[in-house]
Amino acid sequence: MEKDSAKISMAVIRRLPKYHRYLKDLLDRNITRISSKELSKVIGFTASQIRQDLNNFGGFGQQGYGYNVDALYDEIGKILGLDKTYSTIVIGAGNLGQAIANYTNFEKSGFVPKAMFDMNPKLVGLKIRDIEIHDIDTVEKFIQEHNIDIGIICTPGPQAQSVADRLIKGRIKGIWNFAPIDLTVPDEIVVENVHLSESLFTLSFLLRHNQL
Amino acid sequence: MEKDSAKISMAVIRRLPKYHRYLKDLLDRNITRISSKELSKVIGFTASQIRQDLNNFGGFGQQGYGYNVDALYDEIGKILGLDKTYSTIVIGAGNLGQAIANYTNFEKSGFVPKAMFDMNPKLVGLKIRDIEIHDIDTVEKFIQEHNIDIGIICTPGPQAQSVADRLIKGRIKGIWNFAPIDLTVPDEIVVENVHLSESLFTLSFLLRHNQL
DNA sequence: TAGATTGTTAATCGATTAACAATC
DNA sequence: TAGATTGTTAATCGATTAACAATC
Repeated sequence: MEKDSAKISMAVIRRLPKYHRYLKDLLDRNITRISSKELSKVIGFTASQIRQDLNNFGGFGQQGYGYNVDALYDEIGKILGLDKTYSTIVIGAGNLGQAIANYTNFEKSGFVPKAMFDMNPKLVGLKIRDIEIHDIDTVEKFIQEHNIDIGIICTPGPQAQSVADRLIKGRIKGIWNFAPIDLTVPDEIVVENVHLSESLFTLSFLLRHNQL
Repeated sequence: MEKDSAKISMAVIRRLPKYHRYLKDLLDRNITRISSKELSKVIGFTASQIRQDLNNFGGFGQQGYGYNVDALYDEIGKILGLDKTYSTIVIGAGNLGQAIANYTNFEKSGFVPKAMFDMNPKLVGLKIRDIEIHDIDTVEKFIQEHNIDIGIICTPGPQAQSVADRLIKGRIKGIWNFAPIDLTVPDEIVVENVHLSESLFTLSFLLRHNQL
């Protein structure tokens, strides 16, 4: 069904979660079919772009009819890998790490936090929900023994690269990085950054250059 | 000095914080000058792109010499509006809201949290650091009386639009939105989204389509 | 069948990269 | 001055939009 995914551009990939979210909304409103033109109105992409995007992955529509919302939602979920579950760990048990570990919506989507890690001995042994905070020195072993897929780095910048190195030693598959640095990792490790200050500074730029 | 900012593309704008961050690193390493070619090596953009980007805002370099790191860092800081301070409020005093309010790095960059707001009466009156949690019903008044620039929405999705409406009534200038929806706002209001699940789903896609 | 709407090719637009004259 | 490197124009590349034949 799916064409060679190596050719899918990041621009397309980053739109997929938005399709997924809006299709869920439509489902919740009991809308069972939608044309690219109607979808364009709610999601804000052009109808042409919507058809182009979807056709990277297969012909999900039907001429004269449009798309079946339920089926398309499922397909995009599969494309995003949301039909699988992932084991995650959170490194850095400060405010942000705790917030992420507590955010049950991720778990509902299949991203299950198995443990947290911190270097602060005062935090080790504590639990956030059911999730225990372990000593950072045990992280490589934990990843291997529990087959962890994703490491979520919530440490300050200066620790982040050495944490990433440990995760990689433990054979992590992907890293969700909240630390304000660009990690150096081998090609086979996937990194997705959430650079909060870059986002805030962008807002600052737009405020300053908006009207005046 | 600055050319018409209306023409600056979002692609360029989103690279500016990264220049700012890397120039800070260089400064900290006591590097006083750098060519676009050297900067290209550390930051990962092409030298050509670096020169193009910077020349959107002015000729900061010098032929045969390169760029003065200190001066360029300052210039980009100004372009980003980081020479000013901003008053912020956080709406939604859950884990994420508290984490954001607690994150002192933003304050160091000039984004000063003045208050938090929540609809839960049990939270109203509590303090995070020095920041008091107020009743959400008082938010419009607070914005006007304290001249708040930025509202940071950390509520669940379903409340986010009505919170945004209140912020706009209070004459907020910009919104940093962590709720998983796309807000509807008037043209003059700047919105910057941090859609965490979109980021996580992107990571999921990349994991699934990586090797295999 | 006639109307609607897709899938897909072609045209356009915008962003990135290359090249080089200007100049420090 | 000679060498280095910018600022900027031109060329290329990629992404978006438009158009339309295919077809449900």
